Amino acid sequence: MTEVNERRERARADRAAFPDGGSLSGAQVLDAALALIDREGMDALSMRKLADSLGVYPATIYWHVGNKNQLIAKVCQRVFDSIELAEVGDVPWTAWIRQLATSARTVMGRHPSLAAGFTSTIQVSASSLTLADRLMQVLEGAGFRGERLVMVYNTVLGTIFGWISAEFATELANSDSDWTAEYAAALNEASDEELPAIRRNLLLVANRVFMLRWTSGRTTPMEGSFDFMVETMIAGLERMLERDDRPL
Amino acid sequence: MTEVNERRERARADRAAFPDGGSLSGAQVLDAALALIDREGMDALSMRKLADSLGVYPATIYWHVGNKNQLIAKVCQRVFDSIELAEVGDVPWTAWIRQLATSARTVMGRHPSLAAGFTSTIQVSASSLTLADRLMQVLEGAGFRGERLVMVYNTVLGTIFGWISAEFATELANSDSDWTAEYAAALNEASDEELPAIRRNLLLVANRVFMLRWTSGRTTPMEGSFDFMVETMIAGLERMLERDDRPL
DNA sequence: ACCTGAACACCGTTCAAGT
DNA sequence: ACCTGAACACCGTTCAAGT
Repeated sequence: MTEVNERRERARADRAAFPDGGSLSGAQVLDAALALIDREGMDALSMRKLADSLGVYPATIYWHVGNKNQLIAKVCQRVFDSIELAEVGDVPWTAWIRQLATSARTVMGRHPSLAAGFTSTIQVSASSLTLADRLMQVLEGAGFRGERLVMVYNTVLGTIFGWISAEFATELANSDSDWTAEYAAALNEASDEELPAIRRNLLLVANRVFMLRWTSGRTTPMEGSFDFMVETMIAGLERMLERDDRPL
Repeated sequence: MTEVNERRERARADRAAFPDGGSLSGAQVLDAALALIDREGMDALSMRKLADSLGVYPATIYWHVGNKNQLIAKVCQRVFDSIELAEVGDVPWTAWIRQLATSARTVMGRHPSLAAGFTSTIQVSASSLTLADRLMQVLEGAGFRGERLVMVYNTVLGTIFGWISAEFATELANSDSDWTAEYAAALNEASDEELPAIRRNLLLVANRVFMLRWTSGRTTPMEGSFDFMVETMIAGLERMLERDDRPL
């Protein structure tokens, strides 16, 4: 308890060194929250710890950012804003989507704890509306219209952001001790009769594919598969476009 | 407080009517947890509420299922187990994947609150290993081998499960009152210069596409787009297979 | 084996009061 | 406008003790 007070005092001193002489800004709160999330994970984020790290009482956080849900939404926003889009018209639609995909994954990969729940947290904002509009422009440019445009748009965003959140998700059960050992054991017990394909490809897939890995994308990225997925989706869309060209 | 005791008493009475005379089984705990999640949402799940709903003290839950993370993992497992796979070899690989996709979405759609965080929670189990193995068999049968097999496998699972969790995710900010109004306002303020594509397609996309909807997949499903996404992925994989057939 | 009863440390949120 | 200090209701988890 005095320990907490000491930490608070130190943080307060740091804060006093700021240009404006110690008054907290909303941006500082968001930065501190993101730092805390990156350092200790999403589950460890609490309003009280965050307040402590800023040398301030919990209620102060509420004054700046509203409640915890809003705090998280704003942090996600901040990260989301740094996704870089190509100018519409500068590149072919396929290249534009590739750029969106790789930038989104790079940005979210810097904050894996956030990425896991990211899809739940997308909030309306200038930059999310901008992304939506640009993507729609690009897809219109490619020739998609009406109901088809809706489906293609959803396909692009759903696969890209859905994948990213799946890749960086942590396994809950991981919090337990010998989870890894248990997993490896289960995999090795895979018999030729029951799990022949896993057995055949064990070295190839162990800890490298969904449902057969015991570390998340944080420690074992799946960049190759992600890129392949994006290429597959684009190839699929091209084929859809060809089919669409024919008279129905 | 007496209110809680009353509820506990009633639940205990219900429990006493069970075949074995009132002793709690692990399965009963999981069923009650899933019911609570479906009824009040993931955030409302607490060990104490769950205990109350079973007419039991919190510590009893710990005896049956370990801690909260393990509880959630087991509940996910239970839902996951009801995904139905086609027999390998009974249908072409494309149909097999289609079946996996629609069954997975149907099953998860029955428990949207769970679906949102589902990717974080997949645990090793008999049925998840089985799914992994069958999918690998199917993809081998289609002609994918080695590193290519890894990427295709990840593409299939990453897009299907990633999408589903994105579709059924709730918007956090939704907990606030006039979120919808705010959103609609932001969309209507979309000017022709800043957001031309959204403006052009407003009626088409409003509340129907990712990042431009204010209700989640629970109330506004995106089945059409999901099916299209699956077809796109399959078409893309077919093209990848053709490319692969040519000498590199 | 299964459950009680109570405790511990922690949490989100609110609110009057200070400056 | 910005922050303190304290309070309220709730939470996950543990543990000795009961049967």
